[in-house]
Amino acid sequence: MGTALDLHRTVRERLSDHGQRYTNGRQELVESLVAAQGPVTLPNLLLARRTLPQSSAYRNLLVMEQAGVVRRLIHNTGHAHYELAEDLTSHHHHLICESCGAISDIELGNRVENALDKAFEDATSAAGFNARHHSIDIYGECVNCSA
Amino acid sequence: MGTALDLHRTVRERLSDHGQRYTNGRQELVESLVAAQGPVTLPNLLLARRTLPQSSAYRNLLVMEQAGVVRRLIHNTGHAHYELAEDLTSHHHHLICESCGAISDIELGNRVENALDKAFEDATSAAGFNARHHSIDIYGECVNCSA
DNA sequence: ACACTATCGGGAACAGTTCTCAATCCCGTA
DNA sequence: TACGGGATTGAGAACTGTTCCCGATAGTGT
Repeated sequence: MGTALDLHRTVRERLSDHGQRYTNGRQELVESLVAAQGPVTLPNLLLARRTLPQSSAYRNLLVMEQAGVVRRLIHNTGHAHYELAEDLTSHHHHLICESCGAISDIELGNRVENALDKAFEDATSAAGFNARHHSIDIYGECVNCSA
Repeated sequence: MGTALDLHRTVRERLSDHGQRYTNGRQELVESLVAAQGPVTLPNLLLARRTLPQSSAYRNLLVMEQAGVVRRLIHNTGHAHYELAEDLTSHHHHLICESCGAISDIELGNRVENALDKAFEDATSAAGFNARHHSIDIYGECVNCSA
C-alpha cells in the first residue's frame, strides 16, 4: 500500500499543516531517505546528493521532524541518524553494529509487539508513567563485520 | 546482595584490570551515581559535588566506561546520561519523559525478558546479526509532568 | 626518601549542529 | 502576467557538549 506519490502527498499535507512548504530541497531529502532503506547520517545524505547545502539539510530535517515526517535517532556513533517517520513506513526497531556503527531496521511481528505493549503497560502504569511509544535497540555485530 | 563495600571493591578491580587506579575523584563519581538512583547528566553530577572539575569528571567517566564500570546513555536531551554498568546493578530499561527529559529505570521481570531474548534471537539470526545485548526506551510523560 | 608514572585541573580545541541574515523563491492576488 | 509579502535558501559564524593538552601534583614500588 502506498506508492511514492502517496508518500509525497502525505508529506506535503503534514508540512502544510505546520505552515511549511514542500520545497525542492525537502523533496530531495525525502527521496534520499526512501532510497537509503534505513537510518542515515547527514554526511551520508549529502554524499548521495552533492548539491544539498549542509545548513539547509539540517534545517529542513528539523522542520520535517517537527512536522512528523522525519524521525531523528541519537546514538553514540558521532552523527545523528535520520529516517522517515514510522507511520510513513512501518513500526520497526534497530540493529546497531558495535563495530562499524551501522544501523539497520528489524521488525518483530504483531504477536511479539502486542505482548510487548502489554508488558510495558503493566510495568509503566505501576510507576505512574504514561507510555506513548517505545523503541528497542539491539546491539551486536552486523553481517559485514562478523565476516 | 552486594554492599557498598562490595561495589567499591569490584570497581577497584575492574579499573586495576585496565591499569587504572581507583582515585578519590573516581570514588566520588561512583558514589554520586549510586546516590542518583538513575541516569544523571554531567551537570547534575557536578551540582551534587561542587568540587569535581568538569574536565576530570568527563575524563574519569570515560575511563570508567572503558573499564566496564559506567554506562553512558545518549538521547536527544542535550546531555549524555551516566549510570553504573548493569552488572553492578541489575538489568533494566528506561522511561524517558518527553516533557522534561528525565530518565528513570524500569524492570520488566524475568518472564518478559526471556520472551524478549527469544524474540530478538529469532528476528536477528534471520538477518545474520549477532546480537549481544539490547536496550528498550519507553517514551511518554512522567508522573511530575502529567500533574 | 626517590624516581617514575598516572592523574589532575584549567583552559584551549574540536565537532556536530544550530543560528543569522541578506538574497531568492514561491504563492496568492489582482 | 506582474506584484507584494512572507517563507526559504545558502554561506559562514556562533554555539554547546565533550575531548584534548600540558604543566603541576599525587601515589606507588623500590
